[in-house]
Amino acid sequence: MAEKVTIATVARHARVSRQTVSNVLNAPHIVRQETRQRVEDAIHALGYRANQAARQMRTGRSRLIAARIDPTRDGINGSVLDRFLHGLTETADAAGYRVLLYTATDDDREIATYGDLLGTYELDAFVLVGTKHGDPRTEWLADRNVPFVTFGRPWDALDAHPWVDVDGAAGTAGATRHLLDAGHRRIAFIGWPVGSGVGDDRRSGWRDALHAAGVDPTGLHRETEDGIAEGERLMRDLLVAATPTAVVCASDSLALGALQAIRGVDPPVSVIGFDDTPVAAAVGLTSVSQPLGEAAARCVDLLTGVLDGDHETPTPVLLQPSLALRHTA
Amino acid sequence: MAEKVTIATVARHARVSRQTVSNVLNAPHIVRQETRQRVEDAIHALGYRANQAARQMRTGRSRLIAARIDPTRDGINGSVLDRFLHGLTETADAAGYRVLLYTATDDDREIATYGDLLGTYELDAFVLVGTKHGDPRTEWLADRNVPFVTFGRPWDALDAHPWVDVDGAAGTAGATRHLLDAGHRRIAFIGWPVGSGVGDDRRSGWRDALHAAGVDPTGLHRETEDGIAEGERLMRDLLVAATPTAVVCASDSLALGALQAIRGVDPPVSVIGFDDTPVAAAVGLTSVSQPLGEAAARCVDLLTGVLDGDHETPTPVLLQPSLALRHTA
DNA sequence: TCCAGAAACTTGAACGATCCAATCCTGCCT
DNA sequence: AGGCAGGATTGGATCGTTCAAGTTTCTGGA
Repeated sequence: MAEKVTIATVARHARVSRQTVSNVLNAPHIVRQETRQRVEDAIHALGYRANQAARQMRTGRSRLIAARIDPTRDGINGSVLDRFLHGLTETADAAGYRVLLYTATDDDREIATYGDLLGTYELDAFVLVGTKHGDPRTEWLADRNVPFVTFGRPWDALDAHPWVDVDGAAGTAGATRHLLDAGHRRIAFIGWPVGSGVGDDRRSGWRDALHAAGVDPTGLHRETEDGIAEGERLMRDLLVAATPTAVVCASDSLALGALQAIRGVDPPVSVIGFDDTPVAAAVGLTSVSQPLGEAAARCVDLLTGVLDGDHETPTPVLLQPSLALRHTA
Repeated sequence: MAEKVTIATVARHARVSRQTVSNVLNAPHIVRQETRQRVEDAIHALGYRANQAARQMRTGRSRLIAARIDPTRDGINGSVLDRFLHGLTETADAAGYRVLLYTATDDDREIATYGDLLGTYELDAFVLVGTKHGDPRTEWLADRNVPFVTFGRPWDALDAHPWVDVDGAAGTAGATRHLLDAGHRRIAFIGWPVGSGVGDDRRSGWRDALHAAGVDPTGLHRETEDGIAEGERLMRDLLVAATPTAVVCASDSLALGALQAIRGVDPPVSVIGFDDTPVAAAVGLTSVSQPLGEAAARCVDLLTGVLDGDHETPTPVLLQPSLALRHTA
């Protein structure tokens, strides 16, 4: 078993004091070039790595970021989180942070977990995926001055915390324009019940795009909980009640249901989903694609900004989605 | 800003020494009942939480487990990892451990990351998902006596490390028997190239089930890299060359391709996939389902066994998959 | 009543880093 | 040569916990 390499070992090896080694690591500019080189050589030769626990004890910073991993809900949109987490881990790593996972079944438990993570692990920050109206979690964190970013804008606009989001309205608007350009006029929308921030946002893009083109959207939209079966049901309803020639959906799940409903219908009805999930790619569904890797990267940017003592409130980031064209539209 | 609550605060409050508080936390049985109660009350009243960094410094244990999060490869099988990670986080949490994520693009970098994580964060253990013949990662970890578990058995059988796996052969055998029971005799198999442990395992289940039923599998199998397009290509080939009435696939990706190849074929060809991914559920594909939550739980069990000083090599765990019946078979 | 031995509890040291304040150089000016 | 400013370097204290080695209190048997 090799001797443990500490900052003192490096100091002895480089014939300097512990503090100088520490300075080389944390404030290289105040160390003379020659000394710095000698210390860096020693660090390299000995394979020294700063012990995070000891550092944390002095500084109170853990260089750890927490993110929640959900049970895959409907199984389709789960992969969005998957891709986001991957991007988060990668970017955080590059910035010198690590990602810690946690789970929670409801808001109360999640908040209890915050307390635990902050108390025992001294987490530096949280990344929350998804926010809702009157989210108690953001309030709790903000009250305690815990740094955090949300992937998903704050729908209440009460408190301004750093956030990154993808412009859902722009996504559905783009999808709708794509259909308009293809000559469609009766373009329907299947979305989520009014009151969900994300759902309302996505619906507004569709509506605005139609208005801008001088098309009346009346009677062409339906709302429901997310799910394949629901998508199928509402699409069947739309087919008889409104005879659309195309439909934009708030999720790939709904779009997949719609696809099943239009099987065999002639002329074929165009379908566009949202999220560009693996399922969409698999079945050839055109879908609005979110730049998840970039979203994760911007989350880390915002956090490091806050953590590294940037006192001004960082500017929120709104990213533009793109349309992944496949054969359903 | 409230005063920081340390073990000393609790000690003062309960009129005992620091060490006694520590004992209540780590070795309750050596503290008198009455004293213990007093300390526990103080802990509760003050909202004390043990500082992990300080504890780690003394004990060298971080109560952190590392798991790798991959970029979603083909986009379909990614959700397997997703579900596994969720289970891992949940079970680890219950056992008092937290899950730390890392990424790596190749084996060398991954091993470098091990060094980094061990050196700076003093990780307690690693969970590796997927193993291959001559895996350099398991060798590296084993050489350094780093505790780890693999989800996926060691295919070389050289070194015995703790592992959890799902019996792939049993899965494909079950799928094959299901088809045999339905009256099929010409049951094909589309799998991965010979040499991949997982692929060979899954193929053997199909072959053995056919043999057991007295059916000759000659000419009924094909091998390729994973992917929807490949599945479709090989299925077309099988249709003309071997006229199967059913096919078992090594993955949902391949099965999805096969589904596309048989569209319109009459009488319909039955298809069974592997992994029970969201895509399978979405398109109604019958698929072999792995108990991922349980697999994750058993991984944690094995690890805590090793970490909590259980010196005997733990018994590997082989879990049985089930068949998620849908309308393709 | 006394004492040995066990049980319960306490004190000082240590883990490995950073912070703080003091000291040592070094070059420059007089 | 001496003084001085300023940067470079150093030693001691400290973070919150557990370990090791005491010290006190309790228990029961002679």
